[in-house]
Amino acid sequence: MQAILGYAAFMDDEEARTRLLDAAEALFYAEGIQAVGMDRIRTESGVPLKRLYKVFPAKEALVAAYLDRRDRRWTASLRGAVAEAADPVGAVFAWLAAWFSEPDFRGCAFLNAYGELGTGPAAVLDVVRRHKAELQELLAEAAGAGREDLADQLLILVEGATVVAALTPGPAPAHNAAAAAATLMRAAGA
Amino acid sequence: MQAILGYAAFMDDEEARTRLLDAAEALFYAEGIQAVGMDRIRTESGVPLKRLYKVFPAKEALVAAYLDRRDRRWTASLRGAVAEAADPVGAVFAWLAAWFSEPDFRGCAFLNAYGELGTGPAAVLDVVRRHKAELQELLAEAAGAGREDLADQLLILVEGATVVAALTPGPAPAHNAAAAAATLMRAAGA
DNA sequence: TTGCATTGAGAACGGTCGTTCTCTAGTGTC
DNA sequence: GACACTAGAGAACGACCGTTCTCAATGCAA
Repeated sequence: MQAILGYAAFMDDEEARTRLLDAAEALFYAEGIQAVGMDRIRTESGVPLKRLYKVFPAKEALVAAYLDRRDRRWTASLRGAVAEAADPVGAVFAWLAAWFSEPDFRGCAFLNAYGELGTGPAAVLDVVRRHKAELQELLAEAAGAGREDLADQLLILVEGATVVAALTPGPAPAHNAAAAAATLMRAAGA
Repeated sequence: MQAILGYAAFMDDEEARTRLLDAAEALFYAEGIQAVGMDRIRTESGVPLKRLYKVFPAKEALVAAYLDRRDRRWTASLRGAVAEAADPVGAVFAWLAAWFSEPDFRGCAFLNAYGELGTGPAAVLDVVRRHKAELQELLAEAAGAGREDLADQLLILVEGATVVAALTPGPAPAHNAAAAAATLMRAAGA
């Protein structure tokens, strides 16, 4: 914040961007993208409409930025939890259990966006695909080299647990998936 | 069709209902619920707007009826495939592989609806929960009595395979999930 | 034939949403 | 101090959507 710039001292474009993404993420994730209008985001963020459209020229850009930022944070958090673990695969499901237990958990934001905007803007679908590709790569590393089939199965377990948890909140699906993953790894000789 | 009733000879309420549900299912599943307006359904079905609102008093009723009919058909088809199989669990994933290979496959209609309308009309959420409960019950029967944990894991595999297939079409996720299921069943002593 | 109810076709209404415009007020520069 | 510039606040616009209404045409009953 550069106090010399007058108005911008109270809120420059960078802070406006952060506030807008914070509001967008909270509202879009909780209520869906189409259900939240730009006025809601304006009210919730405190950013004037004019600046909103200066930072994000259209709603589609805001949606793409929301998914992009969430993807980076989500993946970095999971990757951090896995990196420092002795049992990487177990760490994935422990991380999932904690995620599913968050009070405002509402499933995978990217799958929700896909279900809502599947045939819509290509930029959104791109972020969804990228998110899943990153998850797949992370699981391939956790499974160990030369275990592509196991990694594919782990991906199915992670996605399945997330979907089940979305409808029946709580960590139980993560625990069930963790047990399944342990069995599969044992069978794979890992 | 009772030809005596004049106009109704060409299309009575029952036929209108069928046509509307056919159009609604094709459009809602392919493009999303909010993305399809009532005028599209009117055009695609050939049912006049007045009769549309006579049969379904509001869009919400049409959406609920669409999900309800799809649930009945989907569950009956899967149940039929499982009932006549020597290996019920294997039959589930074989059925999934065929489903994933359909050219217009776009993931689970109920999860898509949930992601889109999660906080919306309660009637929709009810159908989604009912659909998943039926699937859970079917898998519990396939897993065999006294294997609740295995059934929970199978549910995760089915949901996970469906989600992965939605983003990367083709039967591969079903085959991967089938292999995982076989491993889990072997480990469970089934 | 003469009303009467019902239908189809589509215009119209009220509301919402994404986006732009207007107007006012404050800021920096000469 | 005059002036170009920018920002904020919110009204306004145009499009769309779910729903209702109008009106002429039709079938049926007496």
